[in-house]
Amino acid sequence: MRSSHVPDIVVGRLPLYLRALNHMQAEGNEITSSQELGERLGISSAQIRKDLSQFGEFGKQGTGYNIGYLSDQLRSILKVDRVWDVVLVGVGDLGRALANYAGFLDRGFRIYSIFDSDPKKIGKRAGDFTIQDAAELRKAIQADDIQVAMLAVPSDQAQAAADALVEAGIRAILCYAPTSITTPASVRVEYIDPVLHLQHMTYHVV
Amino acid sequence: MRSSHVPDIVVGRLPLYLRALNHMQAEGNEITSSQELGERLGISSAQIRKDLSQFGEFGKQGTGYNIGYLSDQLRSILKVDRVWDVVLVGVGDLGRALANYAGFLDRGFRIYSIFDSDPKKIGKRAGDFTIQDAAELRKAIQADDIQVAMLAVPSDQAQAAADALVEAGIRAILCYAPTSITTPASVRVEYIDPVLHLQHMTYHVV
DNA sequence: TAGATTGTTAATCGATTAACAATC
DNA sequence: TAGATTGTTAATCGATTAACAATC
Repeated sequence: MRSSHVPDIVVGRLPLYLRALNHMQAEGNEITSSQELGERLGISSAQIRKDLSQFGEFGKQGTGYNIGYLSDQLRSILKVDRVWDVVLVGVGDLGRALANYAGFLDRGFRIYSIFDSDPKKIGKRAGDFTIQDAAELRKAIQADDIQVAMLAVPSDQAQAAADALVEAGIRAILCYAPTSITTPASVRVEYIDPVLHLQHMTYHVV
Repeated sequence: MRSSHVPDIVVGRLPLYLRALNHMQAEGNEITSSQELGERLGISSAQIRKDLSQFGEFGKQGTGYNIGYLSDQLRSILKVDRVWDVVLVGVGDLGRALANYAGFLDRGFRIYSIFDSDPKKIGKRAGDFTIQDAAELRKAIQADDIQVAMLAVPSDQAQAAADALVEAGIRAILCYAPTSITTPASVRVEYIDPVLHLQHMTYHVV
């Protein structure tokens, strides 16, 4: 395994490759090539080979890649060859949908506990979870050494909630609030805001 | 307004600028600078000025940008100075959350009607909507000339649903299914898959 | 062997940044 | 006017692609 420093844009494509490989495997295939993978994803085969070569040599000349083997390697590189426990903060409609979502577990993540600050919600159920008091966030995160959080609170509460997560030792936050939040450089944040995508697309629609 | 061809990566940042400007305006500010905007977003001021210069001259030397004016210009460029009607296909937990989401309207989008193919759901309510039969998709889209869709069906139904949308004349699809779908080049697709973000972040977490 | 596909190099292409004249 | 910030140019930086020797 090479690396040293791999460009972040390359790392960001690995989950995409992994997802496609999983689909191929589910279709019963054993072998694929950079070309086939590229066609499925709309990415050039050269780019896929170059990206993978940052981490090692996973293919065979003349043959291609063994899907199971390459999946395993990518899971290991991305550190999803284990299951990460995740806390969910904010149990509105979206938080509830996330709490019920069955697609996390087999891709390396499991919602471990869920929190809200609304007294009317605390103690109620959502999916398989009992909603806990957001004031207990720190204690819960530290007791179970949780490193990853999903943030689904309203925009005006996002920064305060993120501060609490950082304070508690969280290392990665997936933020669903449509706002930018500030964290120390050691805490990674990624964002999901559907409206950004919609607005990007309408630019192109005549 | 210049353009001719603006790099897509630049277009993709405009919604981010617009969102930040709206926050600034909500905070009661009237004027901002490329530097202030950049700090808020973690983007260099030079990049912001360069991006904006692709579309015109919106600032004043020595002063900066009028927030209201720049917002208006960006909304016009992104074509969200109007409201786009959107169809939602797939009313599971996520679809339901989207149907209830109040944050679309003031950013240029309105869910107009929602569809599912499950006979048990058709006719039932979700938020302010009555769930319609996905078999009626084409008729509904064409009758009301809808151009934008959100797709929240399971992965194994995503391609078929997308095909139906394309067939009906949809021009932009926001796909929540964790899979790549294929459409003609004239139909734009963007994806939201939270697990891709989580896996990207765990690479960096020690 | 002949055909296919990798991993890698070098060339190309595109995006970001630094710097500054223009000017409010 | 003096100070500040734009819009733009040129330089830098980084990412993608094309091409091919290696080899399965």
